[in-house]
Amino acid sequence: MNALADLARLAGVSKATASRALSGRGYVSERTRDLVVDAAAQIGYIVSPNAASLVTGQTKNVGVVIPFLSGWFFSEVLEGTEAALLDREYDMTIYNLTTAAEGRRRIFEFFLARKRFDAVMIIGVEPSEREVASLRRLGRPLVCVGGPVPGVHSIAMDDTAAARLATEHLIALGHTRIVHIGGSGAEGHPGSVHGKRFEGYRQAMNASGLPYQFAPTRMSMPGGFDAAFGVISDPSVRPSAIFAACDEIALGVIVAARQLGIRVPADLSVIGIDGHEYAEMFGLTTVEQSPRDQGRLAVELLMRQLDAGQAAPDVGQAAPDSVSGLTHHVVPEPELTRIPVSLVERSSTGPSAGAPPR
Amino acid sequence: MNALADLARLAGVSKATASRALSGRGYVSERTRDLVVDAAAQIGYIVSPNAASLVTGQTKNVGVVIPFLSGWFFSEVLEGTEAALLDREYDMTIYNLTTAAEGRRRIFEFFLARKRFDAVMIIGVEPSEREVASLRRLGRPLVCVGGPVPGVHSIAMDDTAAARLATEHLIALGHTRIVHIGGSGAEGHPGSVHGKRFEGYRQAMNASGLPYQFAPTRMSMPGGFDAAFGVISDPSVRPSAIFAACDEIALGVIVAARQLGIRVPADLSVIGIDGHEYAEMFGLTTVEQSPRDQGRLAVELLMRQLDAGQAAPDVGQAAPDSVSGLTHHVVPEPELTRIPVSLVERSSTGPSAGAPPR
DNA sequence: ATGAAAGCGCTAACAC
DNA sequence: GTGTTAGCGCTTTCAT
Repeated sequence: MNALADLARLAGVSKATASRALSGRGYVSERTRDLVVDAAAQIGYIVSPNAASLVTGQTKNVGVVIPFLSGWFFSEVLEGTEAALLDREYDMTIYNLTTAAEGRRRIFEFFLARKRFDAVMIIGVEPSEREVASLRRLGRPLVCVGGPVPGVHSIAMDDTAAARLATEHLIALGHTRIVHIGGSGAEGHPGSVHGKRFEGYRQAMNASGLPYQFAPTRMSMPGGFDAAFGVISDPSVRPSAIFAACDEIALGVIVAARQLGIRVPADLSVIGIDGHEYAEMFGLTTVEQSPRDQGRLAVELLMRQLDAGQAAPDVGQAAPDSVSGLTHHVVPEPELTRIPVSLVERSSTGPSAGAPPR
Repeated sequence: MNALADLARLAGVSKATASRALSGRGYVSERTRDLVVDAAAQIGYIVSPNAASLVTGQTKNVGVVIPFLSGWFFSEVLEGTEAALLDREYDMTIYNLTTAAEGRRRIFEFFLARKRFDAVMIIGVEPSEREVASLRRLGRPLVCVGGPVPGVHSIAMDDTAAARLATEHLIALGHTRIVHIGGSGAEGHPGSVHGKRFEGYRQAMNASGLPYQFAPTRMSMPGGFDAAFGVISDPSVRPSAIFAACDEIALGVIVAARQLGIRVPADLSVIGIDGHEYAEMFGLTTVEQSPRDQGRLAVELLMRQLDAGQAAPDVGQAAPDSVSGLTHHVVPEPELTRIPVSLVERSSTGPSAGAPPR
């Protein structure tokens, strides 16, 4: 009747044995397994993931919630995630949060609620409390990249520290007029990535007794480009350095500067954050975090939770650290994994390094 | 026992009725439906997509095969696709082709073979014949964006024509020394996107009796940046115009030019292809195609095939055009939908338009 | 080490 | 219009 039955008949065994031979769980003699595997190859048998999921409850799929599909940071995290997932034979299904509140609600309350995955990863999402609750209610391992999100196992760089690092670097270089070009609303939104980067900048400026100045824009190349004109076109008030909230903004600023005949870094120092591969190629000084590795690491953490048979950590039920794997339902305290950051200084002139191709 | 049974009991109906009330198929009195829907809301019932898929054979999911997650064109197509899919309550699972041949094979022969989707979309993929065959064997509707791929329903711009259009524009402007910076291997790879763009350039140059010159690089901003130095740094042999194979290359070229003190477009005209939103913001002249709309359109076509209960068109079995929907297994000839292109000329100086923010 | 049988949670005939 | 029944294609006790 069904494919497995055909396969079993061809191999001369029962469906149960055929299933065991292919899935690898349960005892099957080596000889029998070979028989089944050969037969499967012969007729091109492939298990129905649906039927298998129905009985095992495992989907071999992870859901990824992300606010943008474009954007350097996001696409690199996604690439790292996808590669790591494929290595483990997992599918990746993407839920792209729209800016529309209604669409966003639908993702959390309809799409995610269907639970077509064994685990969930949220990237660069700032979920509301209600959203965190609904994520938790899924009862699936959950990891957040680009957080931290309270109560959720997160992996992220310390945005404030990174911004401080970048700003201090410029100060150490002797700059005193340093403007920050960052994400709109950074001042009033201390929990967001751009809010924290603004805060780190402010802290460093304050610590040195320097006045700070913020220019808001979109977190993108054109954003940096547009904003730069307002900041650097007037020579009489031009800063000597700019701290951009991300590499994309930084590059936009550099393009604008060059267009205005301002030499970088001779007349204007620019520093970004993210460590995107493009930053390296354009000789942009930046604070590095590796998006691709963060995706890989996130998958690693998800898989660990999956292997341990754990669901998402449930606040208030956390077990003491000392408890090993033997207790029932040992749920780890939501952990925060910090991505190490390092400042990478580059010449910011000429192509990457050495002679350009051809 | 199972959730549906609980729901049915609570609503005081049978499982079958509850199922009908929620899925909308089959007759249910209005009153009963309300009863069931209320009960469902009360206990937070959500159907198990797995169980439903097992019996209906529908997954409400489409698989997307794509070579890059980064890249302007790709992420925009993906965004359009995802949005259109969500509108229809479909999930989107991504299969990111790696450059490694082994990984690529695994996608086609393992991941896709699992058929965890109702339809497949390939974006910017140049499948081998073997791969096309395996896609077809899936027996699912199939659409290709960025083709055309022989025998597959494709939607794409005419790359050769677009390149000709761009080149002719430069020629009409009076340029005679026009260099093409495009994807490596374009000369020997006439079927690929960059191969066709090179070809269109060559045709236009030939038609005007102008010599053509090609500089290969990566299809990315840093690619354009690096290659530009080899092409424009020597003033004695500098071309007066550059036709870049994509907007990303074009922007890289512009950055390099500005760094070398070459004014764009005064000293050097640059034109790209793709019509990315960034191109507009940077004032880049380009040949427009709308990646986001292509994603949306592709979903539209997939859904049409799904609604018609058709599988992927099977070459050699195509039915005559005149046959309406009544015959068995009417399979349409693989069709090619051409995306209209239009050249958008921009000043290429200053920010987008008007004053920059703040 | 293998087979028989009982479901996983739902939908689709079919009878009423 | 609604309930009953029979599976969808697998995995997994439980015997053997």
